[in-house]
Amino acid sequence: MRDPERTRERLLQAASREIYRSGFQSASLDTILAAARVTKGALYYHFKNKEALGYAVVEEVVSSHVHGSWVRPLQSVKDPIDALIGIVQGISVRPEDVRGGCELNNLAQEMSPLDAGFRMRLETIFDAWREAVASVLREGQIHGSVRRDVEPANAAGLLIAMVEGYSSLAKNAQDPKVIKAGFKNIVAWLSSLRQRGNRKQA
Amino acid sequence: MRDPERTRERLLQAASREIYRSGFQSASLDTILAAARVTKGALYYHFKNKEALGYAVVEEVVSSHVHGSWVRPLQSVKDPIDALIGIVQGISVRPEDVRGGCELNNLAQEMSPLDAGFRMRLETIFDAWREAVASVLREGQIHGSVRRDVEPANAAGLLIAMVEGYSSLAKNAQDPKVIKAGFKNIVAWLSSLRQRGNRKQA
DNA sequence: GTTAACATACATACCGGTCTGTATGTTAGA
DNA sequence: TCTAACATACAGACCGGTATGTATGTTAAC
Repeated sequence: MRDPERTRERLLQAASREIYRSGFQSASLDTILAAARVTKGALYYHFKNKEALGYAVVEEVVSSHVHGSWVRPLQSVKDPIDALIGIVQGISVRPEDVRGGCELNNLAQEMSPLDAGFRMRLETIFDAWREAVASVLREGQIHGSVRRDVEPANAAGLLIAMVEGYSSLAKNAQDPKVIKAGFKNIVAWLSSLRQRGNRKQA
Repeated sequence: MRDPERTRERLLQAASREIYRSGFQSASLDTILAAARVTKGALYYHFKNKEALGYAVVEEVVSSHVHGSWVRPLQSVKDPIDALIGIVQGISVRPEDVRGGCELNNLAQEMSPLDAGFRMRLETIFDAWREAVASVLREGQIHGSVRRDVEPANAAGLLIAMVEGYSSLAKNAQDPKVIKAGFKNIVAWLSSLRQRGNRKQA
């Protein structure tokens, strides 16, 4: 019957979905409770308040998504450019995902100027993301598959900016075509980072 | 004493600021009224409801900002690349502006998935922005200052995605350094669009 | 039986929106 | 030209609904 860990996890997942849809400030606790099929008592037993629930969503749900789709796949890869292109092309272009945008960016845009607690937690995720990309580029330079004149941290920042930028445009357009065209440009740019003579050309 | 146009304009400006700070959904009408130093009666005389006020902010305030900083400066320029670089370098890097982000993108991220009325009005602005950039690139191709293999609409989209992407990252980092580094990359990319042999190199 | 893990009922504040009232123009007619 | 009649441009009180958060009651597990 009772399973406090499961209850907590269901609250986190329900909160994540509701925050994704409505933003943190407009996310209704009652909606979250209905989706998780628990009541206020359960919520305020596991979390001090709405803010703490939001922080937990960032630290546990959002963070694990970024790690799962970027950080982990970049650990111990043969060709960094191939790996990055693969990840970009693997990003969902399903209409419902495109329309919702990037949950990390959504929260950052809404909350970073308003709440330092959110901002720091989100920055940790962005840092991990950028560092994972930069790290794999650095390795690529050592192994000769990535151009030496590329600054890994800088290039990683540009990649993330392009991904977030196109996600934003596609979210506003509510149209997967926008992000598909964007990914083509990103892939072309990634290919341009390849060391000449190494492997295939775009 | 009475100056309905001025009252309306003050409501629009106050609403724009409050929406910029808190987002549309969390923007409080009472806060807007206090900033504009009018009361509910005035607000609901000039606007049907909060939604109509938001629409008017998009159509009149946000739109005019984008036109003033992108569309108009791109009309009848000598060198498109120089002009675009000038605009990018002219974007404010003041901490308070960086922390607040791009008002167009802020509203798009929050409201486009939730409200078609907002979405369409914002898309009109994005379209005008992209078309202004694409148009000047096309002219540059005719006059030989822009590479012929560049697809104007596609390049314009990439430019906007990069600008918005870096604005988002800088907004989350709450740090002008992020956007300064981003602008360097954007300027370098813009320079790469120049027709070889034409004018200066980056 | 004690406590952890909830459910339920309620307190309180704030929200957008409406209502009535009023002061200030504006205009038509004698 | 004076003024009655009306339209405009607000002011400010008020309302139902919803928000988060709390206080207390109840039940499952060891």
